[in-house]
Amino acid sequence: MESKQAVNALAALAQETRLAIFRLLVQVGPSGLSVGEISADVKTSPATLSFHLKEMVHADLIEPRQDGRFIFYSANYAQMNGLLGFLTENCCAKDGVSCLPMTKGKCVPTPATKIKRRTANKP
Amino acid sequence: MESKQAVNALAALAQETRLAIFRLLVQVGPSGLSVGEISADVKTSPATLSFHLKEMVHADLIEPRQDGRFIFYSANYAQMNGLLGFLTENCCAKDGVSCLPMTKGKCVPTPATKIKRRTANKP
DNA sequence: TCCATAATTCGATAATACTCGAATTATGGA
DNA sequence: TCCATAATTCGAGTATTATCGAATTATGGA
Repeated sequence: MESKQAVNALAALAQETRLAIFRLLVQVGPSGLSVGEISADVKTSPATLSFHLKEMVHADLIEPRQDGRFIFYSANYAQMNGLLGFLTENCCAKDGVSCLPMTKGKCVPTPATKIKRRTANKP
Repeated sequence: MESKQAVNALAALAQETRLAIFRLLVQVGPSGLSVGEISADVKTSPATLSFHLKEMVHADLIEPRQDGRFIFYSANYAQMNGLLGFLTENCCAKDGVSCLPMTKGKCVPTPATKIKRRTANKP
C-alpha cells in the first residue's frame, strides 16, 4: 500500500458513522449486509448513509454486491490488513534494540528503554 | 478504546504529512525525534508542522518529551495497538464459519465462502 | 545579561467534508 | 404494465480542516 491510498482509507474511517459501519461489516463477515440492514444500526438519513457508503467504497474499504433489489456491502479485508501493515511497517527498525519482536501484528517497544540524551548541538 | 477516541486517532492519521510523521516515529522507536529532525523529513513550514504535531498529541498518537531546547516526539505504541485492535475487534464473529483464526493480528476470511442468497422479502 | 536558536501561537484565507430534503433510477412482484 | 420498495444522486447550507507569515515564548551558551 502506498501513502495516498492509506490516507484515503484512514479518512474513510475517521468519521463516527463510517467507523461504526466498517466495524459492523468486519464483524459480520464476507456475506455483508444490505443498506437497509446497515441503516437499522446507524441512525442517519438514507442520503447521508449513501454518501458514507460511497466514500468507503471509493477508499476500497468495503465492496458492494448487487442481489436483486438489494445491495450488500461487505468489508474488504485485504485492504484493511494492508492498512494495518502500512501503519506498523518497519516498527522500531531504526532503533534496533528497544522493540520486542512483532507479536500478533503489534509493535511492542520494551518497557524501560534508556533514552539517550542529546545535547543542543546535535540533533 | 472507544469510538470517539478511535475517530480522533484516525483523523489524526488521515493527512499526508501527519501520516508520514507517524510512520517515521513508529520506525524510529521510543527515543523519538526533535521537531527539527522531523522537519528534515517532511516539507512544510514550522507553523504547519507545529499544528500537525499538536493534532497528533491531542489524539494521543505521539508524545512530546522536552530535552533542553528540543522537544522530542515519539510514537505512542499503546494507542496505535489499541486502534488496530479496535478496527479488527470480533472479526467475522457473527459469521462463524467463513473466517480463519486471527493470524498476526489480521482478519482473514476463507477465500471462497459461499454467500447465501437472500430474497427481496427478508434482509 | 544578551543573543541565537527551537518551537509554538495567532489570525486570516482557502479548501474540503457533512447533512439532508427532494428528485431520480432500478428491481421484483401483483 | 404498474406499483411499492431499495437505494442513489443532486444541490445548497453549514461546519470543520489545512496552510503559512508574522509575532511570541523559552532555553542554553557566550
